[in-house]
Amino acid sequence: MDMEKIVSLCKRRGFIFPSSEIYGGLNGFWDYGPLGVELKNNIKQAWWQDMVGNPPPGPDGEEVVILGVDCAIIMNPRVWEASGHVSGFADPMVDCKKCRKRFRADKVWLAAYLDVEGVGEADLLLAVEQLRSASAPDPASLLHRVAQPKLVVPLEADGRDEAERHTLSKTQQKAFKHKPIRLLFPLPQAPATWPRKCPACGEGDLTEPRSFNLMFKTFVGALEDASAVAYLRPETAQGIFVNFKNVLDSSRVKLPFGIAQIGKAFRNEINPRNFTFRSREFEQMEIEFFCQPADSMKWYRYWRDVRIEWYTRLGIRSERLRPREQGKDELAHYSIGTTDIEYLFPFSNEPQELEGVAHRGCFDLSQHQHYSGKDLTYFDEAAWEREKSALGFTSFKEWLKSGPSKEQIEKYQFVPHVIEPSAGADRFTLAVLCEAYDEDEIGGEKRVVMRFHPRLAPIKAAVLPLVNKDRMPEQALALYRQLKREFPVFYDDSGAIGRRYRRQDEIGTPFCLTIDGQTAEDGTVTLRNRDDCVQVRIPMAAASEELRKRING
RNA sequence: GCGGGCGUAGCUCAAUUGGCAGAGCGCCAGCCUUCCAAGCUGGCUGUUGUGGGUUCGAGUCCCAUCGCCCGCUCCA
Repeated sequence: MDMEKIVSLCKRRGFIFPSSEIYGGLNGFWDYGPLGVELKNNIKQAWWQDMVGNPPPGPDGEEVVILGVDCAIIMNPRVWEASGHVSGFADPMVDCKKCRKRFRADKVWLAAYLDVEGVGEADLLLAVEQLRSASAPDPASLLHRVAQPKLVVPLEADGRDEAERHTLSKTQQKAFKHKPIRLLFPLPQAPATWPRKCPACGEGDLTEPRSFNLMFKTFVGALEDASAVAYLRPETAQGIFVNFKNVLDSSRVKLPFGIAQIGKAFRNEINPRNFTFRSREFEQMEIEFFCQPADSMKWYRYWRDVRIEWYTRLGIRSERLRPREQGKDELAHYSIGTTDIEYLFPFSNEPQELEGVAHRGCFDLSQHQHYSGKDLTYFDEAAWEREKSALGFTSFKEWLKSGPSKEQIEKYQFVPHVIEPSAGADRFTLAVLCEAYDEDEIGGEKRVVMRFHPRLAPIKAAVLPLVNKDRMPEQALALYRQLKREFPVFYDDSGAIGRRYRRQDEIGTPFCLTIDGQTAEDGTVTLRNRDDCVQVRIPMAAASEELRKRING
């Protein structure tokens, strides 16, 4: 089975089209057609129903509470400073191919130029100063500092005299530690002058420097200047984190609980490829599950298992679905554990990520607490009520005055830990399309059939008069009009019955209801099953109940 | 981002050396048709991705651009 057949079917039958196709399309953007939007909506609804409305019982059999939000795509740009999307990715970066660590390209270059170990700011500054005193080529021309405006103190023009500058105090050095250094000239292009060795592991090759700021920029308001810059969100997660306090204060929830969101996100990918798999505009289905730090590993395993089970239940064959626990060297620096749920797509020999279930610790809320200055801690009233008498206090505030240790306080007041199951709606839609595609033979004729799970199928049933006479179309239309109040159904009276069945097979309609000569005699119709073409007779009056049973059961 | 290949009807593809843009499938209408792409009749489908250039004449040759595919690269 190859990808081209799926792309072709998607176009031919109206699942997915290239975006703005009559103008030649646009790389990395796709439109969902009439059947595609039904399929993707069914996927999003199934996720919302199964994760928000009715999540499986928790690790100890308890109810799991998930609340939904729908946040703005454009947020205050400082959100992206806190999340690390701006600061961490504004500058050209290089990666170590071996240990996978990432460095600021200018720092690596400078460290190599100055022949110092490591890429810490203090190391670099010290080396620069030493170079100056050794009257090497003026290193001040190499450097200046660009930090927050008030901290800009260019080395070559900071108004201090030489002597002072040569003897940076410990505090000054410490102050420099978190200020970025940037080269005044462009990065060297020739690979010969580029340091190829990783400063961390000392072995791996480094990639070419590349910009990692993949956020789409726009301007808020009429003025297109720097103060008006805003970004299309590159992930939906931050909208949840910045609303943590709002949800907590408005919803009478207690830890643990989750906040869910389905929404668009945008990344200006360098190289979109593989149909809709890596698009520049895509939709995420995310939960941020907040819990007590002590329980976090329990919930991490819970969500990993719940999410894998969900895919399986919706018809993804287990041998193509591959959960993969990330190795320690792959993890983001803040993550305690991450499981990628991967699917073996036809376009690759390697399974590709559908979803990441990440244990993010307290990283995100701590970052926002730091950048916003707002308290995002949680007070565990139940724990305090349980243990306060043993501590000999009634008031938490009074107890704080008695000088408990940080560890003790954090038993009752802490930044929650977060488990993040983050799924790609478009990626799963693509996986469902790949999984469903099948070719078999019926009576010696080749058949293309999309074996969607009935719950996901864009159209649940077709209503067909066997022939266009003997009042069959009238009876069929009556049934169609009754069923369409409850299900997406399709009426078709054009062409031979076999052809009509095949049309429905190709768009994955799980059931066909056919009105024939017997219908007028005893009020029964035939119900044909898509997957095996087996037909049974059912009373026409029972059709809607039968469909309901087969779709949900 | 780099290298290679490819863009012709809704889909799959033809079109001799640069010389009338075609076929199958599909789709639509009608006839026929009592269960798995049957048959008959008729019909629709194109600024050959887009924009330039060469030529008496360009789907075909040249340039640019957009898109798709493959391999590297990469994917917070």
